[in-house]
Amino acid sequence: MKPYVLVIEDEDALQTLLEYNFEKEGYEVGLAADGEIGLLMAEERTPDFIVCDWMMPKLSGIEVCRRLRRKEATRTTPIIMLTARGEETDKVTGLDIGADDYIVKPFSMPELLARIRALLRRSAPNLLEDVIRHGSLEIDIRAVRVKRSGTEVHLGPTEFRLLEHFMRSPGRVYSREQLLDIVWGRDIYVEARTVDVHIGRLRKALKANGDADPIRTVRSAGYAFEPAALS
Amino acid sequence: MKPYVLVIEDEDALQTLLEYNFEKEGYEVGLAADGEIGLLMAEERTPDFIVCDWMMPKLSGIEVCRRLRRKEATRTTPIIMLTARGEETDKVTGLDIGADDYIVKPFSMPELLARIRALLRRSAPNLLEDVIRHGSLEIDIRAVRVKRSGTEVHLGPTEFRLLEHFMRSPGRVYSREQLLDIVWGRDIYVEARTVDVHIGRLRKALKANGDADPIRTVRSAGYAFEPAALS
DNA sequence: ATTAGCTTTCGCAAAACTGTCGCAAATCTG
DNA sequence: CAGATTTGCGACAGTTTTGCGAAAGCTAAT
Repeated sequence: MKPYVLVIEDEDALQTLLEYNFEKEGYEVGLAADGEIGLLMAEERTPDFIVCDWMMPKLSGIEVCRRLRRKEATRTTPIIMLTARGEETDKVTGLDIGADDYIVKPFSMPELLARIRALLRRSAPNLLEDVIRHGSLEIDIRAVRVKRSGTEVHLGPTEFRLLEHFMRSPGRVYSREQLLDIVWGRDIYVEARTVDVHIGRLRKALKANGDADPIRTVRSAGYAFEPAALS
Repeated sequence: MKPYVLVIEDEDALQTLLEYNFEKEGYEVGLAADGEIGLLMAEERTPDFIVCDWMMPKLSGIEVCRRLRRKEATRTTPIIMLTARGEETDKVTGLDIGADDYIVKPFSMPELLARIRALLRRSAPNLLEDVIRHGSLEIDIRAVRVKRSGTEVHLGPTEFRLLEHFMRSPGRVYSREQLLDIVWGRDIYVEARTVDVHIGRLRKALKANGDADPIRTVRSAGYAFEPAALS
């Protein structure tokens, strides 16, 4: 379930920039070249949030905002306004109208993305991905997916939980017994050496494309996940 | 995984001081000059703990605290308040509001750092590293790693425990018998001279890059770890 | 009931580590 | 200074611990 973003922006270059960055962030993007198209698109499929330019031909950002707020479906959808420097005085108006945040052009993409995350966390926390990244490895807890160097890797349930645990506490060494407790669950009777087999499978899966092995064996102590080994 | 600290402090000098010391302690530091910025930053990236001044322009520390507690992400984040002498009476209020600890200005940096460690130990123990350093030598107990002059050194299990013991009680001389007791375990039957061999191996590993030998032989008495020898 | 997808256990070979020896070098002792 | 101790060190045989392929078990869905 990727969040669906509606971008209402008439300037071509900016549109492309936003599209590129949003997709990289993991959002699904809808593009509208002006306010009218934007409203139509918002009606067809309710966005999870909207990024809208302030100054636009036909309908101004204010007006778009006002109309979006009038419709039931988009009454509470977070809206971020893009304003040019100098229009800052309109800030109050913008927020009054019902925009949730605004950002002044030229803006830094990381900042915009951060503000959007903040808004989403509030309005639709379950849409936000829950991923842990270390170098070329990333694991999405909610989606139950693992990627190595961009390509998806398939893991069995046990390997997945094993990796999740490792990535949550990188560097530290865990004994087979501890891993059994944590990953398999307490009071479960399984041979300690079984852990080896799963470590082996996890390694094999993660090394599939020729990447480095992120798991370190510590003789007579256990295993550890090495984030440093991942560039 | 460094802990991320958010410092909310309007006074420039103090801000710099805190930043310097926190970074030295191994934290990642975010600086906010007032409460509003602080709240925004806390939203963008949830800190592992927060240090917040009591008296500040715009939002007071109390108010910042209250608002942080209202947001899901920071509901349980440890907060330490910095108060000036004389405001101590407000202590109760502060802790009521939801601060976890407070410290009176002027404070001693070691004490502040110690309190923070205590809070972190409680709230996010897996973020705290567990390393012992002496000069160019460092041993990480939990990760089971040893570094000399920055480069990793590999030790066998016995050598590792031997070094751990030495680094925990530097300077002191231990007889072979004591070392057997401590490192090998009581009631184990091993030739005393075996200790020599492991000391030898440990030395060899630690001297690999041409560094000085940190272990001193005390004829007819035993061995000692010499932190002084490490610059 | 059968199959597909995981888990668990087993067993062996490879790799890593340990404990002893023996001798040479270093250090004491008288 | 010579003899007695004590330590450093290379070698090696014996153990432990791991990696890995394969077989046997489970379980939930077809």
